[in-house]
Amino acid sequence: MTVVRVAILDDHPIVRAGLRAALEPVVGIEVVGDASTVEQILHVVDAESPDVVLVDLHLGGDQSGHDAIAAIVERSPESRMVVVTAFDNERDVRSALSAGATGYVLKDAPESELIAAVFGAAQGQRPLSPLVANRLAFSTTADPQALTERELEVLEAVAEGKDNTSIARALFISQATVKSHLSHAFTKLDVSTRTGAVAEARRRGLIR
Amino acid sequence: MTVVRVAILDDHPIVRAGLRAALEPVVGIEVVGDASTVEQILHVVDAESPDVVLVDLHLGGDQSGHDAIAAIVERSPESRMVVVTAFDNERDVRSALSAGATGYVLKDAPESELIAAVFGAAQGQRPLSPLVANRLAFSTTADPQALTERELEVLEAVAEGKDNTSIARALFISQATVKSHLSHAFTKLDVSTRTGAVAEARRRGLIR
DNA sequence: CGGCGCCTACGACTTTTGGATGATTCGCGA
DNA sequence: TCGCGAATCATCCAAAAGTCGTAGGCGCCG
Repeated sequence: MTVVRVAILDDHPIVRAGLRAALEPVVGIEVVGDASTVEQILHVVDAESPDVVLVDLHLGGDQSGHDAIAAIVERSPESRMVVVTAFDNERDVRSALSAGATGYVLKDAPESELIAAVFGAAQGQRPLSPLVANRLAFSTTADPQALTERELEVLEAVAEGKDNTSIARALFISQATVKSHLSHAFTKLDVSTRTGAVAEARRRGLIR
Repeated sequence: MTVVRVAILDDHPIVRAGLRAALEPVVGIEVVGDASTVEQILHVVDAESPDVVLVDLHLGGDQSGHDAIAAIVERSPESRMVVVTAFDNERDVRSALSAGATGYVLKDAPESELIAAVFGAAQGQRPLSPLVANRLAFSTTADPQALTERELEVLEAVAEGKDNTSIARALFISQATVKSHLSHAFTKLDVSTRTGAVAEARRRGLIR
């Protein structure tokens, strides 16, 4: 039986240590390297060609795990990526998976789940934390409540503190249209104010 | 030389493993227990009377590290608390310190800093991550732009999407007062709308 | 003691939002 | 081709938000 070679990308030394500590004692898993930046992980990937790369989506600074996933896919398409992150908003999950990640495990999951995910990913499965899988299953059925692209654009502008007039200017539409989009978004999000919409959208991970 | 007995409170198994992995090999440190909930950590504290308790401020569910700190202070005043958390907004730091924490270490700090913090706390020092200490030093110099406690409270409610009326009810004050606090906050943050204030406060790390 | 800053509160006024409704255009899929 | 959802815009009305000035009570500090 082959050993699964794992690399770790996370900006928190303590979390890296935790992942190592969880995986290294496991027979059949070998941690071949870790990194705290996208740069570093690419070197590791180049040097080690790991079977599985654990990726934290929320790296420090302005780096994003998404970038890392995309970059790794390009360099080493045979490496499987498993996202290991603290939060589980739908936007992150979807974009990570579509960027090429094969699995998604929450940091508050038990270690056994992590280990299972590593083996699963190495075998070509798509291990998802139950919570994540659940919500994903619910929403893949063409959620009629999904916000349209335009509604999201407007909402993002609202989240930046813009008023309807400046949003209208920024998007080259009239205030009436801005209000129209917002009203629709309110209905879908089941709120009645712009700040409420921002809070709810943020909770759902629709906007950052 | 006495051994420093350490307990760990964090809802993420992987982070707990990381903290253990970082501390256990250190001569002079003994990890006597860990916990993922406030309940559990209190049992550990009762049973072990650790010298130092590492506390994550952002526990899962509705639990807060602040509660844990307050509860531990009450049960075991001789235990030193060190906050170990990922994000470092000023509010969290201040309230944690005033609740009784003696130190504050960021999760993206190197392990050496964590170890130093444990020993420091055990010896009665107040170990703070450089970043944290820095901002704290800056802001203690009576920043005239600093939001007052009340203004922050109102702003946080706004960030949750509440309108002035429900904020007034929640804080047992009148809408007029809510508006007053918000107006002051707007001036200090140099914005003119509530959503703008939330965005700006979030940028500055004043609210989560 | 005497400010000074914070929290509280009111009222009147202006601006911004949100709701209801309706209409037009466009593209996409049954 | 017909219909539907998305995007666009308009109007009117009601409600919420924001501005400004004013002011009392309170605690802290020199």
